[in-house]
Amino acid sequence: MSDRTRSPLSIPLPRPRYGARPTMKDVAARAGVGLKTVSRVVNGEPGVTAETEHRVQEAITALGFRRNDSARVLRKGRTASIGLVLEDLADPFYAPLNRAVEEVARDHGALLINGSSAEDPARERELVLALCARRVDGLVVVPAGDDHRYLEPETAAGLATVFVDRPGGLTAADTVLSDNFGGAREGVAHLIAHGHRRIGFIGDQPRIHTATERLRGYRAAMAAAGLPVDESWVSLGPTSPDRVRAEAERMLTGRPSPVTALFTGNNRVTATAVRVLARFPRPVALVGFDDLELADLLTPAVTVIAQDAAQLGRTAADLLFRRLEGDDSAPQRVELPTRLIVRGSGELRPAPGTAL
Amino acid sequence: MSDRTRSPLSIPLPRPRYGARPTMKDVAARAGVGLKTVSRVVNGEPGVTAETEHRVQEAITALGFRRNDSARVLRKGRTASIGLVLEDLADPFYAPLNRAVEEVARDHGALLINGSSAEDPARERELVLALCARRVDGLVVVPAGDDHRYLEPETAAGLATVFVDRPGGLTAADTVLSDNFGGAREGVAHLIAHGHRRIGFIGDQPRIHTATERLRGYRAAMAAAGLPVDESWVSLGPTSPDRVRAEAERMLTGRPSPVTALFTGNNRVTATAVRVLARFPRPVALVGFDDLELADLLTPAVTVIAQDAAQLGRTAADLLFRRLEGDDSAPQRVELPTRLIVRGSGELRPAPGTAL
DNA sequence: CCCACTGTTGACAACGTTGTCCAGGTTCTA
DNA sequence: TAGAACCTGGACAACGTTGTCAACAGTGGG
Repeated sequence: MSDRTRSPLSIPLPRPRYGARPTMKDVAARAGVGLKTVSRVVNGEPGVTAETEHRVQEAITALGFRRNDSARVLRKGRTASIGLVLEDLADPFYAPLNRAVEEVARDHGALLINGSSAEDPARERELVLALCARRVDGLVVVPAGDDHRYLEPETAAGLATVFVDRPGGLTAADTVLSDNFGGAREGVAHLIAHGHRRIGFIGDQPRIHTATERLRGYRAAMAAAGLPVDESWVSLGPTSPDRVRAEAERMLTGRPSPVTALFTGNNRVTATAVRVLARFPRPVALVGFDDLELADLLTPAVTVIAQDAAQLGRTAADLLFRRLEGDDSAPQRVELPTRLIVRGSGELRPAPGTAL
Repeated sequence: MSDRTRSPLSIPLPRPRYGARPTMKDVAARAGVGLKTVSRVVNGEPGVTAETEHRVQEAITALGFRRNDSARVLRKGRTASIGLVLEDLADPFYAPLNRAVEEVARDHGALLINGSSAEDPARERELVLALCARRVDGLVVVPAGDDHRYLEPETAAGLATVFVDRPGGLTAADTVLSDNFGGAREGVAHLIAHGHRRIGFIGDQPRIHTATERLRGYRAAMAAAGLPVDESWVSLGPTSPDRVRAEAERMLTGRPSPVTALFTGNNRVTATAVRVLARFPRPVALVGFDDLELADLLTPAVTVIAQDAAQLGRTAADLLFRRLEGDDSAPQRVELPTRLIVRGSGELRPAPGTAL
């Protein structure tokens, strides 16, 4: 039939109504006032005498009434909730981003609905559309795909969208990125400055914008130093430990020109590379994109290009709420700087023979 | 022009209605059919001819219609969303739990709304009640406080609640815990088996259930070995690096009986302790509760009592959905086993003088 | 030809809330 | 004392969807 996305509510569930919830009508009846008066009390609107308010409050607590925000949302048109779609909630890089967005949402009295796309564009789409159906006021998205035309009806209807970490496929949306190109270039330049000439690059899949940007930074740094790049030193692909391990070992043992240093394209790759290097007979310098917890305590300590994931999230969410508050200036593209954190790897244990 | 702005939900926000969203009514008008027919098509209900369905589908895509789930929720009484409240979304221990709950929710066609309580009972309550107002179908809570009577009206109305990681203050709710007592006892026993007699315990604040359970495990292991516990070896309190550092240093240098080993009560404490020990002149054994990423690569590698955070989340969410599907058996209390992961610390570098 | 039946379709009420508007009553002003 | 201005409170109609039920056309049997 059609490619109708699976609708959450279409899952058949029994509806055990232990007891119907009290509504404003019930409260009104018990307090002996009109419906609207209850509404006024609940919302702290003026125009209710202290005595009436007291009666209503009493009825509310007696009945255990709690306003039904679904009805409220329907009536008001705003949900006071925003959506966040990212790759993996559990990834140490995205978790702080998630938290930062939540914090900003909280400051604005909004709730956060979120989900993981698992780097699958179809799943991203499904999630985003589910959020749209819930009529979230705004959306922060770490895009998995690059075609977001399906969002156009939504944005036309007033949905605010901010892409973060990677650009999305909607020119009309704000975007918050790290300086992936510059960061990678700086990291590779750091290795070059310490005498390395043959440097391997292991990154994420080429369809991911950050992966290609970082690779671009790697090439720029090499070119700036006048160093040739053997294509066997470059590998983009899935970040599964198996692949990364294989690629790292291949580059480290490659004939005729094994690399003396590695630049790793994100936190997962770096973690695997550290494991490989820990058992490797020859010292190899390593600089990684993304900081790791306890990276300072590893042997050797890992030099990294750190992104501020929380700041990415905060900036994106701030931007989103500014839009929700009415800012309709041209879409922005914010680029946050990265920071080189030198921790010894690269200079404490540089490859002994710096030649070639 | 007059209806350009509308009032907000909780905070005053202008409401720029770029264009009103099309509703089923609009779709029906365009397709030249009745409202209910559109509803049928949208929900895949039977009883619509292929020809009519086609006309409706066409109108839907032409108008960019998307069903408003708020209205649907109001009508149906179920939101197909669940809430998750935990301490900190960004904590490496809770992030996988979050992800696991999301995954289960997704399998059940539900969305996940979540928030961090920041270990503040008032904030937890605020969050939980906001979720109740949204009429989430169920709630997974890592309790910050121990009084959850405020939830009683909700559970009476059919809200399913599962506490995870720590027991909550509602006897009627399911609870999923790790074997904190047994895990800590095993970890401390491991240290004792390697000759340690003076072992320090640094844990989280005493009002947190897991902290006291783990301390109980520590005492049990010491008692089982017939070892006395000097109260200067025990410290419960905030897990801020400053405090942990100070306590660790105090125990390590204490007169007349410095500890030769430390048992740390959770991942944050362990991380700080590792930093302290890395600079400490004397080798000190360390076993920590909770695994750390890259813990195997630290020097010395850290032996841990690992909890499966994802499994905690999965179990809790499974339990929740079983309740939502009608299971009304007696509340369960599930206790998941922990796993001792021996990584060298404790035996590779035992305190040299094992005496006293 | 009528009747019962099936299959398709739409009119209408409800879900629980808030915005609009108007009815009373009270107090202040002229 | 009339009139205006204000305060309090309630009736009612939306918001967009789905459940109920009835209308209607077409079909086959008697």
